[in-house]
Amino acid sequence: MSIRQATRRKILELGEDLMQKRGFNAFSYHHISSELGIKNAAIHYHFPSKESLGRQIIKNTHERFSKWISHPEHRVLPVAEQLDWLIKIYQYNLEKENRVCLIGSLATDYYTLPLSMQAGIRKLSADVQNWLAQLLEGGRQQGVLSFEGKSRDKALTILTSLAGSLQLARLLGNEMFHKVVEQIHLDLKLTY
Amino acid sequence: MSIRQATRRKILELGEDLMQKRGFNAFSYHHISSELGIKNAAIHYHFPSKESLGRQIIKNTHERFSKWISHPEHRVLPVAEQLDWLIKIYQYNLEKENRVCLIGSLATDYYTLPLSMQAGIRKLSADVQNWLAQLLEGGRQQGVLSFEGKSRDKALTILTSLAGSLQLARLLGNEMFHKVVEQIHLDLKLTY
DNA sequence: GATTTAATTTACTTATTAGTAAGTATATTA
DNA sequence: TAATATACTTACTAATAAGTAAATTAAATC
Repeated sequence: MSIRQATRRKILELGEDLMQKRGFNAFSYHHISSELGIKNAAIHYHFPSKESLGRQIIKNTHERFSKWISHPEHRVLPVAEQLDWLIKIYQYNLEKENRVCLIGSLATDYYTLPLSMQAGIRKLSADVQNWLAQLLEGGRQQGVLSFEGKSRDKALTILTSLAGSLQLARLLGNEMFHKVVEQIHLDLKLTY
Repeated sequence: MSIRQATRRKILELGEDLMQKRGFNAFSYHHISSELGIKNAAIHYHFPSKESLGRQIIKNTHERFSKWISHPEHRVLPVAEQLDWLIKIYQYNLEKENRVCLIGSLATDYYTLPLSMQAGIRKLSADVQNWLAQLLEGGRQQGVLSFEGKSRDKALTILTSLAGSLQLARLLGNEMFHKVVEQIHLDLKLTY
């Protein structure tokens, strides 16, 4: 693989960061090129259109998620630890200079996005939702957590809360994220 | 008042709508002027800068909220109905072609916003948070609802969930909003 | 070492953006 | 009805955006 594609990887990393910090419409190729010390046209070589860059960023995030949840080591972890893993992703974004999650960022931009990006982010959010619903259902059956209602609805409530708290943390301070996480735990009566 | 300021009001209405549908960076004066059948410069007459327009939209939303929560008729309503009123605001946005809430929209745009708008949206979100925390605390003391933990943390969990669900509803369908609302009610063990 | 492929720069284009200055029409008021 | 604000339009500017074509450099392969 050598040095080739190194710029491509840097573009993707920075693009992801910019999307989660500023949103898809509020970053330009110039943000990336100036940071990396290259020219705009170099980015167009790797990603002919901004849409293609956005698509790939969504794809990468989706693949990271899919690989992880299907990983043998991960699947045997206790429910509480799998939930913690999900929360750690959000916490990682919080600590990376208050990124919001990719889904939340693209959801507010949604109607301004190219159709291929809309489809990509829809698929990702559906997968996350399904995974968490299954995890909660399993946990309830095992008796390590408890909640009222359908596991799918509870999953949605938690996911929206996590996404929303990354956003509100920008306005109200980062401590509130941890309080929301604590509250989610309380609401689940989680036992470790 | 006559016909004067009618255009100004229409600009503010449309601006608010665009901010909640597309975000602050993804709408231009052209979106407004073409829709209203006027010229861009007419908007600049009423709002010299986009920042001044954005500021006023936040201010209006804040004033609507403040007026309502301090209204004598509203303050004597049962806790459950006051909570319903809050949820109805979100539902109204959902039904208005999937607007997201102003706070959520501006939170994802936050680092790209003029400082005056950042300050405005911070104040608004703090006020909403404080109001809901007090409402929940009162409700718990009255025994019409119950939850674990601090009322402030529970308020944050609910607010983030509502904001997040307007966003996720764009990706996963509007039914999920109602499910999240149902789940919030279940989690509060609310009695009417 | 020559050739081919990959990666990048230079130099553009076209479109859109917020914003301005000067002039014109429409009300309102003295 | 003349004077005066108010509410615009016309006609710009300057900046920034994404994207392209052609030339150039760097790297890998034959």
